[in-house]
Amino acid sequence: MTKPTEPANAIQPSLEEADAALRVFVGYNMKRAFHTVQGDVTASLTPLGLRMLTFSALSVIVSNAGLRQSHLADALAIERPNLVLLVDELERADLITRDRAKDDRRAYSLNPTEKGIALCRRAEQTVLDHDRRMTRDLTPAERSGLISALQSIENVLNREDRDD
Amino acid sequence: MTKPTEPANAIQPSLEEADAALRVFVGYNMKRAFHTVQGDVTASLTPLGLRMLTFSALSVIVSNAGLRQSHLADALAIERPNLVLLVDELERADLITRDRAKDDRRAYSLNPTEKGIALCRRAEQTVLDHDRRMTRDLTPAERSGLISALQSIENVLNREDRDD
DNA sequence: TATTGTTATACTCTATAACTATA
DNA sequence: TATAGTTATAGAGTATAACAATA
Repeated sequence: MTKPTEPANAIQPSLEEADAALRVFVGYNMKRAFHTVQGDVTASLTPLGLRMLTFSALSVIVSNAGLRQSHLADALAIERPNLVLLVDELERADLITRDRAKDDRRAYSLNPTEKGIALCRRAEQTVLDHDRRMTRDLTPAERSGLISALQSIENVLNREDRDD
Repeated sequence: MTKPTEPANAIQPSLEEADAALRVFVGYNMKRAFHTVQGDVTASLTPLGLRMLTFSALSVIVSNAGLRQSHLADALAIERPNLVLLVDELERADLITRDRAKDDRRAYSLNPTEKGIALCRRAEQTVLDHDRRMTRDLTPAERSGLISALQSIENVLNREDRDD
């Protein structure tokens, strides 16, 4: 029964189901769904000159005016060096300003411009619309269950990592 | 009320909640959860010499012996060029063989070796264990609800993209 | 002409190490 | 010494365009 060491020219199962064995894993389904979502959200945001990551950064700055780059990095769970070009990009687009913190001349205080706030509102609407479309086959309960399940997984793994 | 154009040295909200505005979006929660999961699964697979992507490819080949590279690309939803080095890697590790298809000398038939099959079984167990751990705060119903919600989103977006 | 696999190339996101200027 | 931001660099994962061999 177990002799597939030799080349086989097997009957191809339906190509749409060739990954059936992987579909039992939550992680694989997350990867597939996220990949699709990211591409789609990025396409929605392109007309606004944003990507998923720049939108996220802008949104956090708008909601937390005055925060420092290192705080932004913590909020987005990315490393500080990766923020430099990202913040440069937002600054160059006049969406935020980088102001020296009064109490600590090493640090920057990140603040949205009027233009940044306006664009953020539009982008939030765009992403919200997209979110609604992509979850349109889900009931409200299923949608909120999805969010809390994702957060549960994130929390369980972060707790595990911290306890190492 | 809307005058945050000037630098603010705002009171920092709890840093853990600085992304609260983004948490309402399914896509953002997917991104955060997936990023954590991918890092964690990769760490689990490293002792076996695999990553999430190489595991996925190996698993599809084991479950569909004889399939072609282009079919593998379709199954994993990645572009053909990106498979070349991936398949090279699996071949070099003696996990699969690349055999010329008898009926089409342009194509390769991908087949797992005994070693590849054995490693795949071990890796599947590893990923399954990881999946169970990370969903341990979910009920079975919540876990299967999560999987079907992710698939629903993937399907909705793919349907939309096809109808463009 | 169309398709299979390939090469070359590039872009996005992420990570680590080491530097600078402050503290 | 330690911290904030930076530079340099590297490694995954993905994408497109163009090519050779074959259909």
